[in-house]
Amino acid sequence: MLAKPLAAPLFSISAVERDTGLSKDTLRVWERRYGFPLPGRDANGERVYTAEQVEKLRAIKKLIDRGQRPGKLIGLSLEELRERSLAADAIAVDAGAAGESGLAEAVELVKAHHVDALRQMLRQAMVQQGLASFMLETAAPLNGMVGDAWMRGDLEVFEEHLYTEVMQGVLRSAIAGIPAQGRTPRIVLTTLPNEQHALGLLMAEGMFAMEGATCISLGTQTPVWDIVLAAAAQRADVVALSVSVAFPANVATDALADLRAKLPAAAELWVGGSNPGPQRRPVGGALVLRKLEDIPGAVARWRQAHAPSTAAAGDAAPSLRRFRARI
Amino acid sequence: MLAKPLAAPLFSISAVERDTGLSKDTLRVWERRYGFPLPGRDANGERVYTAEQVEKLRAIKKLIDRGQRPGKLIGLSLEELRERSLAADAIAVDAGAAGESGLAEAVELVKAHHVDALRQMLRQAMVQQGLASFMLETAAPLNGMVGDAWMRGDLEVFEEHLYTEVMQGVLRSAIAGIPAQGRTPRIVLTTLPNEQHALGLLMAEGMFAMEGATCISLGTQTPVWDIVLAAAAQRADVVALSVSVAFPANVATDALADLRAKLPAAAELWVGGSNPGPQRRPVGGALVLRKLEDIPGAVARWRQAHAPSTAAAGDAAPSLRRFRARI
DNA sequence: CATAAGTAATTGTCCAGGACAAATGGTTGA
DNA sequence: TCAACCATTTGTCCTGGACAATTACTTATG
Repeated sequence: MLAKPLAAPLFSISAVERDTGLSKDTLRVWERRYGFPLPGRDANGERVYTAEQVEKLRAIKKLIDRGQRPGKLIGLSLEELRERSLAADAIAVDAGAAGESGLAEAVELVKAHHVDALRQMLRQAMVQQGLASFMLETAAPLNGMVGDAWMRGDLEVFEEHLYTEVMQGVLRSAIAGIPAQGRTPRIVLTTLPNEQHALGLLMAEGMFAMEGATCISLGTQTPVWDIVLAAAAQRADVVALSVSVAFPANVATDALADLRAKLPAAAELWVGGSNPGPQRRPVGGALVLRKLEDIPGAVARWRQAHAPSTAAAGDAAPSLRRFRARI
Repeated sequence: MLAKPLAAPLFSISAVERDTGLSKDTLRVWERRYGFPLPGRDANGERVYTAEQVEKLRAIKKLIDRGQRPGKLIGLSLEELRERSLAADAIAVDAGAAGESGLAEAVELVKAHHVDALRQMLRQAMVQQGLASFMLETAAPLNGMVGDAWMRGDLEVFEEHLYTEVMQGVLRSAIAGIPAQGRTPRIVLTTLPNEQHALGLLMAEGMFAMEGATCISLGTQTPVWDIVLAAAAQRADVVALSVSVAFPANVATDALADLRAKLPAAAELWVGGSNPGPQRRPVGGALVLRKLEDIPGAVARWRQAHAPSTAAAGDAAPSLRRFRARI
């Protein structure tokens, strides 16, 4: 349609919506109310955002997701926003400092684009630590560090892609090596539509597989209705969703409530990932797994509750009730 | 937000957007133009859709995704819409009869949701045939059949997801097993933004790896600008893109021209996949690889043209000129 | 002094209805 | 058979108003 004249990438309003998680309506109303962002217009009178604007919007969104308010943030410069981010990250930074175990080195490899070295390092770490602690102590924190670095603008998009691809390869081949035990629960795994982050899902699959559960992964981005169909077709005991920070929290909450309502009552809904939505306001009837470490316990609990000797199929054992706050 | 009165489940416009994949704007404009759906209004004057309306919308959307047009569909009843779905399936049976090589059987496994059986069958086929012919004779045609079946509505979205996930696992572990030879050309692989089809990309990666080329995959959906950055950072000799049928042809053509203009002249641009755009109107300066089978030849040609003894770095050898129609 | 209740400001989503470009379908001429 | 043209269809974007849900602040009360 239009050949871009040069290296200044511009964004349409829908591109910005996709990149920031802020709805078109919100973007327009901010412009009206706060005077930011003030995009240019193309020949057709449609909004055209610059990369800087998008970056600032992303920084603002990140802080909003942590509970701060738009009105107070919009006036700040990108630097001031980053400061606030870092202040809020204080805890995360601590964790980063604690990671003396070569994690920082791995991030450096990403920045230096040493793909092979990174892959080798990760494989080696996995062999040394075993899959379980590799995921818990290496993959999960590394994901967090890479995600933070990307948020901070420390990493280019393609560098994050490189990392994701390498880590995905390492995790997938590891998971493929876990012997299928075919035990219950049967777990259908996926992410919500527009949620592209596959690594959280893969790690969850790995954890479940190590517990001997039967995993059926649908990959990323399954429409709610198809999750329901898949759960029925696979006679799933559990539907497990991974929801990343990047995903709009309120959309997640709504979609989860919707999904819960459509799933058969006998199927449980487990939600993992770093998204603040489900963590702050748990959806009724969904079990929130804050960390990968919670997975073995959840599986054990499920098995205890569904032990063939004690409970008949269909009614949840009392011990589980605590974890399912009905609306 | 709103507690549902159990008897008649009603849907807000955002719930319908989630469930059907039709945007709020589209829902409103259909109402204005076609008089369907005509939702009720709540106390606040906001649209309230019934479950029947949502179901019909979903049926319509499914047919639209297969290429039918809204205007022709909206007048039909739910039963008539279902008929059309089934009518399209009739052809599917024919096509199924053609595949004698066990491929039809694989598709049946997908429809029956026998994930484990499918995985086992694919792995076995790969061991028997070897990676090369597995990809050419099994994976590639199977992809086509699954894609066709999905287009026809023969497969649900989640069934296509299941297939993709299983095949991806099989291919990835196979590719991981190819010893890295580290030879030239260095190839950066990815897909364009909004192009989610990962299987074509993986198969291309496998083919390249078997030729001993150095593959750096960015995964799917890399923005054009980041492809350029990645190519520079990796000192790529070739950028290889996979563009599926599902991808809008003209968008592909534009994006490719854009990419070609931004890439350094020394880097070649190779385009594969089943998309008709590049095949019909080749982008200047891009080499179109119609089939996976073309890959070994392309690599061989590149090596011949860049043989260290004959040509200095930077200028393409004459034998290559034929494949690069400059604008 | 703390807590509850009420008021004010903030903020996201929805609405109407106009406009327009991209995509599609059909027609004509080479 | 193919290319070029015109008409129609269709999704997205626009403006600017409205309102309910949330959050922050103030005041009355134990």
